Amino acid sequence: MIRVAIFEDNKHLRDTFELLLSNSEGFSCTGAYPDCQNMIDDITDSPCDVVLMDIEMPGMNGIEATRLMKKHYPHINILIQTVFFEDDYIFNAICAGASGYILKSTTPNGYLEAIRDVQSGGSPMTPGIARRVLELFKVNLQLSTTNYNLSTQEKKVLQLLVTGKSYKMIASELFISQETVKSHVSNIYGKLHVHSATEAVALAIRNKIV
Amino acid sequence: MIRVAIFEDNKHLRDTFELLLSNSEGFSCTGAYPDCQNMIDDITDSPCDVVLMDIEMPGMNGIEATRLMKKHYPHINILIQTVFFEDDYIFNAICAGASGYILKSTTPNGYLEAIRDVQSGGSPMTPGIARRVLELFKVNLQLSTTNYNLSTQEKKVLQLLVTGKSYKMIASELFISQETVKSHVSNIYGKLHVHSATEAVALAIRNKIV
DNA sequence: TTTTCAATAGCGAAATCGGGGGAGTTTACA
DNA sequence: TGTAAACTCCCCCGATTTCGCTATTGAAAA
Repeated sequence: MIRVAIFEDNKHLRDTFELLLSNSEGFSCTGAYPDCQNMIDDITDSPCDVVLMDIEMPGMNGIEATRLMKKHYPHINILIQTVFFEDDYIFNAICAGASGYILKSTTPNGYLEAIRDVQSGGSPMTPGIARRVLELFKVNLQLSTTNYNLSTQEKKVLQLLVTGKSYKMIASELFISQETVKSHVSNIYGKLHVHSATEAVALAIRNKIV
Repeated sequence: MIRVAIFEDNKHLRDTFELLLSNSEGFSCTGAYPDCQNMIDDITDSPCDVVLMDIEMPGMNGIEATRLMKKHYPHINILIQTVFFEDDYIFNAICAGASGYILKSTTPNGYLEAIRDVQSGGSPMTPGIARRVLELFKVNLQLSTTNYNLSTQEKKVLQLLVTGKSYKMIASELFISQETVKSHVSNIYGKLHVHSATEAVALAIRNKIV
Protein backbone atom coordinates (compact mmCIF):
# COMPACT_ATOMS: atom_id res chain seq x y z
CA MET A 1 0.00 0.00 0.00
CA ILE A 2 1.57 3.30 -1.13
CA ARG A 3 0.56 6.24 1.02
CA VAL A 4 0.25 9.42 -1.03
CA ALA A 5 -0.17 13.05 0.02
CA ILE A 6 -1.43 15.62 -2.45
CA PHE A 7 -0.48 19.28 -2.67
CA GLU A 8 -2.53 21.00 -5.34
CA ASP A 9 -4.30 24.35 -5.19
CA ASN A 10 -6.94 23.55 -7.79
CA LYS A 11 -9.84 22.08 -5.84
CA HIS A 12 -11.29 20.12 -8.71
CA LEU A 13 -7.97 18.45 -9.52
CA ARG A 14 -7.26 17.88 -5.87
CA ASP A 15 -10.55 16.09 -5.37
CA THR A 16 -10.03 14.08 -8.53
CA PHE A 17 -6.63 12.87 -7.37
CA GLU A 18 -7.96 12.00 -3.95
CA LEU A 19 -10.80 10.03 -5.47
CA LEU A 20 -8.46 8.28 -7.90
CA LEU A 21 -6.07 7.22 -5.15
CA SER A 22 -8.78 6.15 -2.73
CA ASN A 23 -10.38 3.93 -5.33
CA SER A 24 -7.19 2.36 -6.67
CA GLU A 25 -5.84 -0.93 -5.44
CA GLY A 26 -2.55 -0.52 -3.58
CA PHE A 27 -2.88 3.23 -3.01
CA SER A 28 -4.16 5.35 -0.17
CA CYS A 29 -4.47 9.09 0.16
CA THR A 30 -3.19 10.42 3.47
CA GLY A 31 -4.17 14.01 2.76
CA ALA A 32 -4.98 16.55 0.08
CA TYR A 33 -3.88 20.10 0.76
CA PRO A 34 -4.41 23.31 -1.21
CA ASP A 35 -1.08 24.85 -0.14
CA CYS A 36 2.16 24.15 1.75
CA GLN A 37 1.72 26.52 4.67
CA ASN A 38 1.60 23.72 7.25
CA MET A 39 3.20 21.06 5.08
CA ILE A 40 5.69 19.69 7.58
CA ASP A 41 3.08 19.47 10.33
CA ASP A 42 0.61 17.91 7.91
CA ILE A 43 3.09 15.20 6.96
CA THR A 44 4.14 14.67 10.55
CA ASP A 45 0.51 14.09 11.50
CA SER A 46 -0.22 11.89 8.47
CA PRO A 47 2.96 10.17 7.27
CA CYS A 48 3.19 9.23 3.60
CA ASP A 49 5.58 7.57 1.13
CA VAL A 50 5.02 9.71 -1.92
CA VAL A 51 4.02 13.33 -2.38
CA LEU A 52 2.28 14.51 -5.50
CA MET A 53 3.37 18.11 -5.74
CA ASP A 54 2.03 20.88 -7.91
CA ILE A 55 4.47 23.68 -8.78
CA GLU A 56 2.17 26.66 -9.16
CA MET A 57 0.60 27.21 -5.75
CA PRO A 58 -0.20 30.29 -3.66
CA GLY A 59 2.36 31.04 -0.96
CA MET A 60 5.24 28.60 -1.13
CA ASN A 61 5.66 27.10 -4.59
CA GLY A 62 6.16 23.41 -5.21
CA ILE A 63 9.90 23.62 -5.75
CA GLU A 64 10.55 25.42 -2.49
CA ALA A 65 8.22 22.98 -0.81
CA THR A 66 10.16 20.08 -2.31
CA ARG A 67 13.40 21.45 -0.92
CA LEU A 68 11.85 21.89 2.51
CA MET A 69 10.24 18.47 2.46
CA LYS A 70 13.47 16.71 1.49
CA LYS A 71 15.21 18.50 4.31
CA HIS A 72 12.77 17.17 6.89
CA TYR A 73 11.86 13.87 5.25
CA PRO A 74 14.66 12.78 2.90
CA HIS A 75 13.09 9.37 2.32
CA ILE A 76 9.81 10.71 0.94
CA ASN A 77 9.69 10.58 -2.85
CA ILE A 78 8.31 13.67 -4.44
CA LEU A 79 6.60 13.58 -7.78
CA ILE A 80 6.33 16.96 -9.42
CA GLN A 81 3.40 17.50 -11.73
CA THR A 82 2.93 20.71 -13.58
CA VAL A 83 1.88 22.37 -16.80
CA PHE A 84 5.24 24.10 -17.04
CA PHE A 85 7.77 22.85 -19.50
CA GLU A 86 10.58 25.20 -18.67
CA ASP A 87 14.26 24.49 -18.14
CA ASP A 88 14.40 26.63 -15.04
CA TYR A 89 11.61 24.75 -13.36
CA ILE A 90 12.98 21.38 -14.36
CA PHE A 91 16.48 22.28 -13.28
CA ASN A 92 15.40 23.66 -9.92
CA ALA A 93 13.03 20.82 -9.25
CA ILE A 94 15.83 18.32 -9.75
CA CYS A 95 18.17 20.29 -7.55
CA ALA A 96 15.46 20.55 -4.89
CA GLY A 97 15.35 16.76 -4.82
CA ALA A 98 12.30 15.81 -6.83
CA SER A 99 12.23 12.16 -7.86
CA GLY A 100 9.93 12.52 -10.84
CA TYR A 101 8.59 15.22 -13.08
CA ILE A 102 5.46 14.66 -15.13
CA LEU A 103 3.18 16.92 -17.09
CA LYS A 104 -0.45 17.40 -16.16
CA SER A 105 -1.62 15.92 -19.43
CA THR A 106 -0.87 12.48 -18.05
CA THR A 107 -3.77 10.00 -17.88
CA PRO A 108 -5.17 8.76 -14.53
CA ASN A 109 -3.38 5.48 -15.09
CA GLY A 110 -0.22 7.40 -15.94
CA TYR A 111 -0.36 9.05 -12.53
CA LEU A 112 -0.73 5.74 -10.72
CA GLU A 113 2.13 4.24 -12.68
CA ALA A 114 4.35 7.25 -12.02
CA ILE A 115 3.63 7.01 -8.30
CA ARG A 116 4.49 3.32 -8.39
CA ASP A 117 7.69 4.17 -10.24
CA VAL A 118 8.95 6.75 -7.75
CA GLN A 119 8.06 4.46 -4.88
CA SER A 120 10.16 1.66 -6.38
CA GLY A 121 13.19 3.88 -6.89
CA GLY A 122 12.58 5.14 -10.40
CA SER A 123 12.19 8.63 -11.79
CA PRO A 124 9.23 8.77 -14.14
CA MET A 125 9.47 11.58 -16.60
CA THR A 126 7.57 12.66 -19.63
CA PRO A 127 9.89 11.97 -22.59
CA GLY A 128 9.94 15.65 -23.45
CA ILE A 129 11.06 16.49 -19.92
CA ALA A 130 13.68 13.78 -20.09
CA ARG A 131 15.07 15.34 -23.25
CA ARG A 132 15.38 18.68 -21.48
CA VAL A 133 17.19 16.99 -18.61
CA LEU A 134 19.66 15.39 -21.00
CA GLU A 135 20.29 18.72 -22.68
CA LEU A 136 20.81 20.43 -19.34
CA PHE A 137 23.12 17.60 -18.40
CA LYS A 138 25.26 18.07 -21.47
CA VAL A 139 25.38 21.83 -21.16
CA ASN A 140 26.56 21.32 -17.62
CA LEU A 141 29.41 19.15 -18.76
CA GLN A 142 30.67 21.30 -21.62
CA LEU A 143 34.08 19.76 -21.64
CA SER A 144 36.73 22.08 -22.89
CA THR A 145 37.76 21.18 -26.39
CA THR A 146 40.62 23.63 -26.45
CA ASN A 147 43.92 21.98 -25.93
CA TYR A 148 46.49 24.06 -24.14
CA ASN A 149 49.27 21.63 -24.92
CA LEU A 150 50.32 21.29 -21.32
CA SER A 151 52.97 18.67 -20.78
CA THR A 152 52.37 15.94 -18.25
CA GLN A 153 54.57 17.58 -15.68
CA GLU A 154 52.94 20.93 -16.24
CA LYS A 155 49.55 19.33 -15.69
CA LYS A 156 50.75 17.85 -12.43
CA VAL A 157 52.00 21.23 -11.30
CA LEU A 158 48.75 22.86 -12.28
CA GLN A 159 46.78 20.23 -10.42
CA LEU A 160 48.74 20.88 -7.26
CA LEU A 161 48.43 24.61 -7.77
CA VAL A 162 44.66 24.17 -7.86
CA THR A 163 44.73 22.52 -4.46
CA GLY A 164 46.40 25.63 -3.08
CA LYS A 165 49.90 24.21 -2.74
CA SER A 166 52.85 26.58 -2.71
CA TYR A 167 55.85 26.22 -4.97
CA LYS A 168 57.74 24.71 -2.08
CA MET A 169 55.10 22.07 -1.43
CA ILE A 170 54.73 21.27 -5.11
CA ALA A 171 58.49 20.88 -5.33
CA SER A 172 58.61 18.39 -2.51
CA GLU A 173 55.62 16.46 -3.80
CA LEU A 174 57.10 16.11 -7.27
CA PHE A 175 60.65 15.65 -6.01
CA ILE A 176 61.96 18.61 -7.97
CA SER A 177 63.39 21.93 -6.91
CA GLN A 178 61.37 25.08 -6.36
CA GLU A 179 63.15 26.64 -9.27
CA THR A 180 61.89 23.93 -11.54
CA VAL A 181 58.39 24.50 -10.27
CA LYS A 182 58.84 28.14 -11.11
CA SER A 183 59.86 27.22 -14.62
CA HIS A 184 56.84 25.02 -15.08
CA VAL A 185 54.49 27.61 -13.65
CA SER A 186 55.98 30.22 -15.92
CA ASN A 187 55.48 27.96 -18.94
CA ILE A 188 51.93 27.19 -17.84
CA TYR A 189 51.14 30.89 -17.64
CA GLY A 190 52.48 31.31 -21.13
CA LYS A 191 50.39 28.50 -22.53
CA LEU A 192 47.26 29.57 -20.70
CA HIS A 193 47.82 33.27 -21.42
CA VAL A 194 47.48 34.23 -17.78
CA HIS A 195 49.76 36.01 -15.36
CA SER A 196 48.91 34.70 -11.95
CA ALA A 197 48.17 31.53 -10.05
CA THR A 198 44.60 32.53 -9.34
CA GLU A 199 43.87 33.12 -13.02
CA ALA A 200 45.45 29.82 -13.95
CA VAL A 201 43.44 27.98 -11.31
CA ALA A 202 40.20 29.64 -12.36
CA LEU A 203 40.82 28.73 -16.00
CA ALA A 204 41.85 25.22 -15.11
CA ILE A 205 38.74 24.51 -13.09
CA ARG A 206 36.32 26.19 -15.47
CA ASN A 207 37.71 24.33 -18.47
CA LYS A 208 38.11 21.12 -16.51
CA ILE A 209 41.73 20.87 -17.54
CA VAL A 210 42.44 19.25 -14.21
CA MET B 1 6.16 6.92 -41.48
CA ILE B 2 9.17 6.60 -39.16
CA ARG B 3 12.13 4.89 -40.83
CA VAL B 4 14.09 2.80 -38.34
CA ALA B 5 17.45 1.06 -38.63
CA ILE B 6 18.40 -1.71 -36.22
CA PHE B 7 21.85 -2.54 -34.88
CA GLU B 8 21.70 -5.67 -32.77
CA ASP B 9 24.03 -8.65 -32.78
CA ASN B 10 21.50 -11.18 -31.48
CA LYS B 11 19.89 -12.63 -34.60
CA HIS B 12 16.69 -13.66 -32.89
CA LEU B 13 16.13 -10.21 -31.40
CA ARG B 14 17.13 -8.53 -34.63
CA ASP B 15 14.59 -10.51 -36.61
CA THR B 16 11.93 -9.87 -34.00
CA PHE B 17 12.48 -6.12 -34.15
CA GLU B 18 12.43 -6.16 -37.92
CA LEU B 19 9.18 -8.08 -37.96
CA LEU B 20 7.65 -5.81 -35.34
CA LEU B 21 8.52 -2.66 -37.25
CA SER B 22 7.47 -4.03 -40.63
CA ASN B 23 4.08 -5.02 -39.30
CA SER B 24 3.37 -1.84 -37.34
CA GLU B 25 1.41 1.04 -38.74
CA GLY B 26 3.58 4.15 -39.19
CA PHE B 27 6.93 2.32 -39.00
CA SER B 28 9.30 0.91 -41.56
CA CYS B 29 12.56 -0.92 -41.12
CA THR B 30 15.32 0.33 -43.41
CA GLY B 31 17.84 -2.25 -42.30
CA ALA B 32 18.82 -4.66 -39.57
CA TYR B 33 22.54 -5.11 -38.99
CA PRO B 34 24.48 -7.41 -36.65
CA ASP B 35 27.36 -4.95 -36.15
CA CYS B 36 28.55 -1.41 -36.90
CA GLN B 37 31.47 -2.17 -39.20
CA ASN B 38 29.88 -0.48 -42.21
CA MET B 39 27.38 1.58 -40.29
CA ILE B 40 27.94 4.91 -42.00
CA ASP B 41 27.76 3.34 -45.47
CA ASP B 42 24.72 1.35 -44.46
CA ILE B 43 22.89 4.48 -43.36
CA THR B 44 24.03 6.43 -46.40
CA ASP B 45 22.57 3.72 -48.63
CA SER B 46 19.37 3.38 -46.60
CA PRO B 47 18.57 6.64 -44.79
CA CYS B 48 16.57 6.47 -41.59
CA ASP B 49 15.10 8.71 -38.91
CA VAL B 50 15.71 6.62 -35.83
CA VAL B 51 18.36 4.06 -34.93
CA LEU B 52 17.67 1.33 -32.44
CA MET B 53 21.10 0.65 -31.02
CA ASP B 54 22.30 -2.21 -28.89
CA ILE B 55 25.30 -1.51 -26.63
CA GLU B 56 26.93 -4.89 -26.41
CA MET B 57 28.06 -5.77 -29.92
CA PRO B 58 31.19 -7.34 -31.41
CA GLY B 59 33.67 -4.84 -32.82
CA MET B 60 32.50 -1.30 -32.23
CA ASN B 61 30.15 -1.04 -29.26
CA GLY B 62 26.89 0.87 -29.35
CA ILE B 63 28.20 3.91 -27.51
CA GLU B 64 31.13 4.42 -29.86
CA ALA B 65 28.76 3.83 -32.75
CA THR B 66 26.41 6.47 -31.36
CA ARG B 67 29.22 8.99 -31.21
CA LEU B 68 30.23 8.21 -34.78
CA MET B 69 26.69 8.30 -36.06
CA LYS B 70 25.95 11.67 -34.45
CA LYS B 71 29.10 13.03 -36.04
CA HIS B 72 27.96 12.03 -39.53
CA TYR B 73 24.20 12.32 -39.09
CA PRO B 74 23.42 14.72 -36.22
CA HIS B 75 19.69 14.72 -36.99
CA ILE B 76 19.24 10.98 -36.56
CA ASN B 77 17.77 10.10 -33.19
CA ILE B 78 19.43 7.20 -31.50
CA LEU B 79 17.60 5.00 -29.07
CA ILE B 80 19.87 2.91 -26.90
CA GLN B 81 18.49 -0.40 -25.69
CA THR B 82 20.47 -2.61 -23.42
CA VAL B 83 20.44 -4.96 -20.50
CA PHE B 84 23.05 -2.86 -18.72
CA PHE B 85 21.99 -0.66 -15.90
CA GLU B 86 25.32 0.96 -15.16
CA ASP B 87 26.16 4.59 -14.54
CA ASP B 88 29.15 4.47 -16.82
CA TYR B 89 27.11 3.22 -19.75
CA ILE B 90 24.33 5.69 -19.13
CA PHE B 91 26.72 8.58 -18.70
CA ASN B 92 28.71 7.78 -21.80
CA ALA B 93 25.63 7.11 -23.89
CA ILE B 94 24.26 10.52 -23.03
CA CYS B 95 27.57 12.19 -23.78
CA ALA B 96 27.76 10.32 -27.08
CA GLY B 97 24.47 11.90 -28.04
CA ALA B 98 21.86 9.19 -27.48
CA SER B 99 18.29 10.51 -27.39
CA GLY B 100 16.78 7.71 -25.38
CA TYR B 101 17.87 4.84 -23.18
CA ILE B 102 15.58 1.90 -22.52
CA LEU B 103 16.05 -1.52 -21.00
CA LYS B 104 15.52 -4.67 -23.00
CA SER B 105 12.68 -5.76 -20.77
CA THR B 106 10.43 -3.30 -22.54
CA THR B 107 7.32 -4.70 -24.24
CA PRO B 108 6.91 -4.61 -28.05
CA ASN B 109 4.51 -1.74 -27.65
CA GLY B 110 6.99 -0.02 -25.38
CA TYR B 111 9.57 -0.12 -28.16
CA LEU B 112 7.19 1.41 -30.67
CA GLU B 113 6.20 4.12 -28.25
CA ALA B 114 9.83 4.88 -27.40
CA ILE B 115 10.65 5.18 -31.10
CA ARG B 116 7.72 7.53 -31.55
CA ASP B 117 8.94 9.54 -28.57
CA VAL B 118 12.49 10.06 -29.80
CA GLN B 119 11.17 10.92 -33.26
CA SER B 120 8.96 13.64 -31.79
CA GLY B 121 11.78 15.21 -29.79
CA GLY B 122 11.43 13.34 -26.52
CA SER B 123 13.85 11.16 -24.60
CA PRO B 124 12.12 7.99 -23.46
CA MET B 125 13.79 6.41 -20.49
CA THR B 126 13.01 3.60 -18.16
CA PRO B 127 12.17 5.27 -14.81
CA GLY B 128 15.13 3.49 -13.20
CA ILE B 129 17.46 4.90 -15.85
CA ALA B 130 15.96 8.33 -15.38
CA ARG B 131 16.73 8.13 -11.69
CA ARG B 132 20.35 7.35 -12.44
CA VAL B 133 20.50 10.30 -14.80
CA LEU B 134 19.13 12.61 -12.14
CA GLU B 135 21.67 11.33 -9.64
CA LEU B 136 24.50 11.79 -12.11
CA PHE B 137 23.16 15.23 -12.82
CA LYS B 138 23.21 16.20 -9.18
CA VAL B 139 26.64 14.75 -8.55
CA ASN B 140 27.84 16.81 -11.45
CA LEU B 141 26.38 19.94 -9.97
CA GLN B 142 27.36 19.35 -6.36
CA LEU B 143 25.80 22.59 -5.27
CA SER B 144 27.32 23.85 -2.10
CA THR B 145 24.81 23.93 0.67
CA THR B 146 27.32 25.27 3.14
CA ASN B 147 27.04 28.94 3.75
CA TYR B 148 30.34 30.62 4.35
CA ASN B 149 28.72 33.82 5.62
CA LEU B 150 30.77 36.06 3.43
CA SER B 151 29.78 39.70 3.67
CA THR B 152 28.87 41.53 0.49
CA GLN B 153 32.19 43.29 0.33
CA GLU B 154 34.07 40.07 0.93
CA LYS B 155 32.18 38.46 -1.91
CA LYS B 156 33.17 41.30 -4.22
CA VAL B 157 36.79 40.91 -3.24
CA LEU B 158 36.62 37.17 -3.80
CA GLN B 159 35.04 37.69 -7.19
CA LEU B 160 37.84 39.98 -8.25
CA LEU B 161 40.40 37.59 -6.82
CA VAL B 162 38.95 34.88 -9.04
CA THR B 163 39.56 37.01 -12.10
CA GLY B 164 43.22 37.21 -11.19
CA LYS B 165 43.25 40.77 -9.92
CA SER B 166 45.97 41.85 -7.50
CA TYR B 167 45.28 43.57 -4.19
CA LYS B 168 46.20 46.86 -5.79
CA MET B 169 43.74 46.44 -8.64
CA ILE B 170 41.01 45.23 -6.33
CA ALA B 171 41.62 48.26 -4.13
CA SER B 172 41.23 50.70 -6.99
CA GLU B 173 38.18 48.90 -8.36
CA LEU B 174 36.39 48.96 -5.04
CA PHE B 175 37.71 52.42 -4.09
CA ILE B 176 39.31 51.19 -0.90
CA SER B 177 42.91 50.97 0.24
CA GLN B 178 45.14 47.97 -0.32
CA GLU B 179 45.27 47.51 3.42
CA THR B 180 41.52 47.05 3.50
CA VAL B 181 41.74 44.52 0.73
CA LYS B 182 44.30 42.72 2.83
CA SER B 183 41.90 42.66 5.74
CA HIS B 184 39.07 41.34 3.63
CA VAL B 185 41.21 38.64 2.07
CA SER B 186 42.41 37.61 5.48
CA ASN B 187 38.83 37.38 6.73
CA ILE B 188 37.81 35.42 3.63
CA TYR B 189 40.57 32.91 4.28
CA GLY B 190 39.32 32.52 7.80
CA LYS B 191 35.74 31.93 6.75
CA LEU B 192 36.68 29.55 3.96
CA HIS B 193 39.31 27.76 6.04
CA VAL B 194 41.98 28.19 3.39
CA HIS B 195 45.38 29.77 3.45
CA SER B 196 46.03 31.02 -0.05
CA ALA B 197 44.40 32.82 -2.92
CA THR B 198 44.49 29.78 -5.17
CA GLU B 199 42.69 27.65 -2.60
CA ALA B 200 40.07 30.34 -2.09
CA VAL B 201 39.54 30.67 -5.83
CA ALA B 202 39.29 26.93 -6.32
CA LEU B 203 36.75 26.64 -3.51
CA ALA B 204 34.82 29.63 -4.75
CA ILE B 205 34.47 28.30 -8.27
CA ARG B 206 33.72 24.73 -7.29
CA ASN B 207 31.09 25.74 -4.77
CA LYS B 208 29.76 28.42 -7.05
CA ILE B 209 30.09 31.01 -4.34
CA VAL B 210 30.86 33.57 -7.00
C1' DT C 1 21.87 52.10 25.75
C1' DT C 2 25.22 48.83 25.07
C1' DT C 3 26.99 45.45 22.23
C1' DT C 4 28.10 43.50 18.03
C1' DC C 5 29.90 43.47 13.55
C1' DA C 6 31.00 44.85 8.80
C1' DA C 7 33.91 47.93 6.68
C1' DT C 8 37.56 50.74 6.74
C1' DA C 9 42.69 51.54 7.46
C1' DG C 10 47.39 51.20 9.08
C1' DC C 11 52.23 49.04 10.36
C1' DG C 12 55.93 45.52 10.24
C1' DA C 13 58.05 41.28 9.03
C1' DA C 14 58.49 37.09 6.77
C1' DA C 15 57.44 34.45 3.03
C1' DT C 16 56.18 33.80 -1.54
C1' DC C 17 55.63 34.98 -6.25
C1' DG C 18 56.71 36.50 -11.06
C1' DG C 19 59.79 37.98 -14.59
C1' DG C 20 64.26 38.19 -16.41
C1' DG C 21 68.18 35.73 -17.72
C1' DG C 22 71.08 31.27 -18.67
C1' DA C 23 72.13 26.29 -19.07
C1' DG C 24 72.49 21.17 -18.68
C1' DT C 25 70.17 16.43 -19.51
C1' DT C 26 66.91 13.34 -21.29
C1' DT C 27 63.38 11.87 -24.58
C1' DA C 28 60.98 11.58 -28.83
C1' DC C 29 60.83 11.71 -33.48
C1' DA C 30 61.93 12.40 -38.22
C1' DT D 1 71.84 11.44 -36.25
C1' DG D 2 70.27 15.71 -35.51
C1' DT D 3 66.79 18.57 -33.68
C1' DA D 4 62.98 19.96 -30.95
C1' DA D 5 60.60 19.61 -26.90
C1' DA D 6 60.30 18.54 -22.24
C1' DC D 7 62.38 18.54 -17.90
C1' DT D 8 65.61 20.02 -14.84
C1' DC D 9 68.26 23.59 -12.06
C1' DC D 10 70.40 28.14 -10.72
C1' DC D 11 70.82 33.40 -9.80
C1' DC D 12 68.93 38.05 -9.23
C1' DC D 13 65.50 41.26 -7.75
C1' DG D 14 61.42 43.74 -7.14
C1' DA D 15 56.61 43.18 -6.35
C1' DT D 16 53.18 40.87 -3.95
C1' DT D 17 51.13 38.22 -0.60
C1' DT D 18 50.32 36.52 4.03
C1' DC D 19 50.17 36.91 8.86
C1' DG D 20 50.56 39.12 12.92
C1' DC D 21 48.72 43.01 15.41
C1' DT D 22 45.75 47.46 16.40
C1' DA D 23 42.01 50.77 15.66
C1' DT D 24 38.12 53.86 14.09
C1' DT D 25 33.51 54.46 12.19
C1' DG D 26 28.70 53.59 11.55
C1' DA D 27 24.82 50.76 11.43
C1' DA D 28 22.15 47.25 13.29
C1' DA D 29 20.79 44.23 16.91
C1' DA D 30 20.01 43.07 21.71
